[in-house]
Amino acid sequence: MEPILAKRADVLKAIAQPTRLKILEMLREGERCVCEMLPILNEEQANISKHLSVLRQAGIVDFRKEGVSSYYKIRHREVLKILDIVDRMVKKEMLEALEIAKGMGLGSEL
Amino acid sequence: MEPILAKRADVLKAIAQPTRLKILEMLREGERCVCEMLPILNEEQANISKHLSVLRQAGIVDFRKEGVSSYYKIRHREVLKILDIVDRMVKKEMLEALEIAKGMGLGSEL
DNA sequence: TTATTATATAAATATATAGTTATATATACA
DNA sequence: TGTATATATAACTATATATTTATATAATAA
Repeated sequence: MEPILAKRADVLKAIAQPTRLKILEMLREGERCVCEMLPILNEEQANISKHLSVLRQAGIVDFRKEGVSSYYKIRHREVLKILDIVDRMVKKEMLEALEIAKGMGLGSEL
Repeated sequence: MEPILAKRADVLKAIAQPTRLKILEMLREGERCVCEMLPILNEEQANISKHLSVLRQAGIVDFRKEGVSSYYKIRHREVLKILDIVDRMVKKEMLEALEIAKGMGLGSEL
């Protein structure tokens, strides 16, 4: 197996998880403190910390410490383009499913 | 968790695997028969079949049967844009790692 | 110095995914 | 009809990932 395929898979795997997608969306507008993410994500602190470490290890985010706080930001902004594309794909799929449902005479129920 | 986040994660998870990435690259130029993929991928037939079913279930590929053969093709071409972006990201990372190595005086050994 | 706060890490468990082997199905062909 | 071929599915095992609970670390505040 070409090693570059494995690397590509690793990057994709790192973002292919709902909580991590949400974290990346939060980082869209720039750097954020973990302390800001925690209340919004409402999951165990340890769990978020591990998700952040997955993103770090995959080279998707950078972070720095300031005092007792950690600040994360997106390293390669291209990753946001991926999120946009996936979003469009999913919405297109959902629309198609809706059209099919309508075609089956379920229009009035939707 | 917003259900759309889960759907996005599902699409990404479906492509985040080396063999499946390779399959998608093979489908880049158009429809392909499973019989063409098998010799190139050289993995267990059952394994490939399962990878194809993962791609199908995620709505990434379409397939049709013709006689005893199955033909797969990419459903939403946007997925290829994702592959391109990831490829660029990985290559950029590799270049950066190379620059760092050079900066450490390892230039002559590379 | 002790206590508090923010975050990370470790260990244990639960769950999901991948790979292997065996088998099923469905078409084509003798 | 029986046999061969292409592909899919099932059952099992191995491995990876996610979640939870407990603990460590390091900075600040009292």
